Order: sequence, then structure tokens, then C-alpha cells
Amino acid sequence: MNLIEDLRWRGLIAQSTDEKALVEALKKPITLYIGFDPTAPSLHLGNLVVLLVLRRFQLAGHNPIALVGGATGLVGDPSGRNDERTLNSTESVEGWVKAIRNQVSAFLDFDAPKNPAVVVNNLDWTSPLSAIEFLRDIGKHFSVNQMLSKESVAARLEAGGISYTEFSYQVLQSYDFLELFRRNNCTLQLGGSDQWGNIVAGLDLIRRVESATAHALTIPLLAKSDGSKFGKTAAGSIWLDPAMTSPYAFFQFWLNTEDKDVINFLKVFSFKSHQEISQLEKLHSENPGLRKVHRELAREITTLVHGADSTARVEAAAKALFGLGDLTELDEATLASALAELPRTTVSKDQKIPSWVDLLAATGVVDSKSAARRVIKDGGAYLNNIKVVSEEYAPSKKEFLCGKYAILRKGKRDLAAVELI
RNA sequence: GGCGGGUUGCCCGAGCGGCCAAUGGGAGGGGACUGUAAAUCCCCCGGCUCUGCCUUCGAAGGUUCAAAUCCUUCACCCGCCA
Repeated sequence: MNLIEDLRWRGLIAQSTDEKALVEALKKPITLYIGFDPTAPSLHLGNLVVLLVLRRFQLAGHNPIALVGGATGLVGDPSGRNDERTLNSTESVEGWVKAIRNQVSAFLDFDAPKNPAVVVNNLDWTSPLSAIEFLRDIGKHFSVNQMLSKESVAARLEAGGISYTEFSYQVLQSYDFLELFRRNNCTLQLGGSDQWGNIVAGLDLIRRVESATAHALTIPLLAKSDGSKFGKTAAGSIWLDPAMTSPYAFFQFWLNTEDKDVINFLKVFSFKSHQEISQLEKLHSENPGLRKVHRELAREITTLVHGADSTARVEAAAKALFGLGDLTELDEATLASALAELPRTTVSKDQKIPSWVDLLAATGVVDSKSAARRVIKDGGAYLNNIKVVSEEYAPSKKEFLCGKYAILRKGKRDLAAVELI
């Protein structure tokens, strides 16, 4: 099974240029790239899907380039948006470039003897360019008519407008592809399916300027089986940065995958072989309640993103906290490390212990004191696994496990810790 | 440039002087059932020093005992005419 067939089996192909030509080209190592614009301090799971496809290409012997859009990030991609972006400050974009460069690097192999990965920043070749050069050398190759017909632009014209800045985005991205073609002989660009228009614009530019053919491959935007957006929770996106989404929350996210999605996600995110996956699929259909596959998925992806140590800690924490056993039986070391993974708040020993409402709000398991009251009233607030229905209740020091920890729970699985210090 | 319609809570969308923190749906939260699933059913869903108070209905002013609802100006959107 060749790479393209594998990707198709995993549901990772949305659209491509002439597939026969692409398959033919892939028989020899080629150079390919994916761009990530710094629009936040971290990548999220949607980015991870695409990034892992780049990794699959590297594993198959191709030369991966990860482009961080220090330039394009300053401009803003109109794709998939129906309103104008607010420009981010150059300082924040600069900071995000650094962060994302680091993140991306963790998923690629820079020491591969034959096909080491490369990370580039498009600011390197766009910033020296003068406006006149840009207009004469690049802009001349673009037809506004075609630019207007691009889905991303057309949608915005329909929805109420687009600035010249965002309108120009596709030209910048095309130029990136051209530049990488020239510098690295890069002949394939990967991207999310919303990038198709931008990528194809790059192909056109390469054809016009270099009389050469390059390829495009897009990856579907991942959705859940019920059609809802993947990778979002009530709290927002799932980020790769452990400071933004804790490894514990990250692991839990995967563990809580719906049955219907679990195999699909395994195909998309894991590097397991087809045999392994079909075995797991069998296991899953025989007894979904065991959630072996969920666990396997959570374990693999958390390890991939946060490392084996982190995963082990987090899994142990979940086991301790969700175990059927009595929380009071946990020894202090286990308890401490489990709670280290949770959102927490501290209370000074010589301070009066705050009321139940205040404690819940302080940890952040609820958004406000009103929300805390609601949850308490609904019977969804637990202290050390015991339901507490009084808003005014102030836990006594005796109730702190091992004399220093209290475990707060909202609903079935939303946990937080209070530490007495 | 002229005329008309619109801008409501996370989203969609009612309300069109007091009974409005504002109908309904979706999303979200809690409970029951389960497997830390799904589906289903029930409840909740602006904030707070919570029998009350405060802030919300594009923005700013104004009328009124009282405005999301009326008036004025501004901004943006959508139609029709130039």
C-alpha cells in the first residue's frame, strides 16, 4: 500500500491535483511543505492533524518543510472566516512564531540522515521585498478576476466585504510556494481543505514563472460523527501547549471520545499499523464498554504530544481519582501527584476555609459564584466524592485528605484540587 | 447620492413603552440511566454582598414616573432606485 492509499484509508485526503501524477512523483523522495500561521500562542488539535500528515510523509522518506507564517500571520488568511480579522500586533506574532516553531519541531525528525526536516519562516523572504518589487514581480502574475472567484474571497464579498490586506493573502501564500520551489525544489503543498484555493494559486504561480508543475493535497477538516466541530470543548480549543491545555485535560479529552469516533480518530492521529487498528476495531465492537481503544488512543496521542512520562503521570492520576476505591485510602504521594495534574487553588492554613461556593469558584471548575450555586443546587458538586448541597458549607481542616488536600468535583468528571498550605 | 429594512444574551431568533434579565430553538452545565460513551428523559442556563441590587438588547445623547421598545445623531449590514 503506498502512502496515498494509506492516507486515503485514514480518511486524510480531501482533494488533490492529478493523483496519478502525484503517486508517480512520490515514488522518489520529494520535498513538501505545510504552513502554519501564528494566530495564537499554540497550535491546536486541528493543526495537529495536518502536522501529523507531514510526519507521515517524512516517515515515508520525503523531505518535510514546516513553514511558520511570520509574514502571513501578520496579514491574516480570509479562508473559512466570514468577517475581517483583527490584526495582531507584530510583537505578539513574533512571540507566537517562536512558540509554534518549537511545537512544530517536536513532531519532525531533524536528524534523519537522508531527509531531515526543515523549519522556515516566510518573513525571511517577504520582509526584504519592496512593495514595488512585490507588485511588479509577483502581483503581475495574478488576475484579479481569478482572485475574486476564490471561495475564500467570494464568500467574504458575499458576507459584507474584505480588506485589501486579506485579499492579498493568497498572493503571499503563493509566493511562499514559489520561493520554496526555488530554494528547496519543493513540489508539494499540503494543507487543510480550506487551503485549497491558496495552494492552487501557488501552483499557478509556479507554472507561470517557472514553467514547472507542482502538486497539491488537502486534508479534510476533521469533524465528529454528529457533524459538530472536532477539538472544541466548552472551555475552548484543545491546545498542544501544556500551559494552555493541561496534559491531564488533554488525556481526558481523548478518553472521552464518543464510541462512534474512536476508530476514526485512531486512523487520523495514531501511527499504528492497519493490522493493529483493525484488531482494536474488533475489540471495540465486541465490547465498547471496556473502552480499551479509547485508552489506547488517549495514551498514544498524549505520549506523542506530551511525552511518555507526562502520560504515565496523568494516567495514574486519572486512575487514582476515578478509581472505585475510597479517596481517603490514597497515600499522600499518589494523591499529591494526581492532584498536581488538576486545576487547583490554595488556602492558607491559618486562614478561615472559604465556603463551598467560594471554593468551587476559586478553582475555576465553574465560571462564577452563581454557576457554583447552580451546580450545588442541582446536586452536582462533590467534595472528596461526597455530594455537598449546602452553599454555605465550609469544610473543616479534618476533611482535607492527608491533612492538606481536598478534591472538588463538578458533575461526573470535572475535577479540581484545593491545597492547604 | 436617495428611499426602505435591519443591528437583541455563546449562536440563531422573538419582543416593539410598564407584567422583560427579556418567548422559542441550538450549544453549554447538572441529574437519572450507563461505561469518566451515545441516545433518551428531567432540571438549569447574565452577575453579585441574592426575598434584593447591579449590568445587558450596535454606539452616544434625549423624551417619559417608566425604554430592548419612542425621538435625534453616528457606525455597520441588507434590499430597491440613481
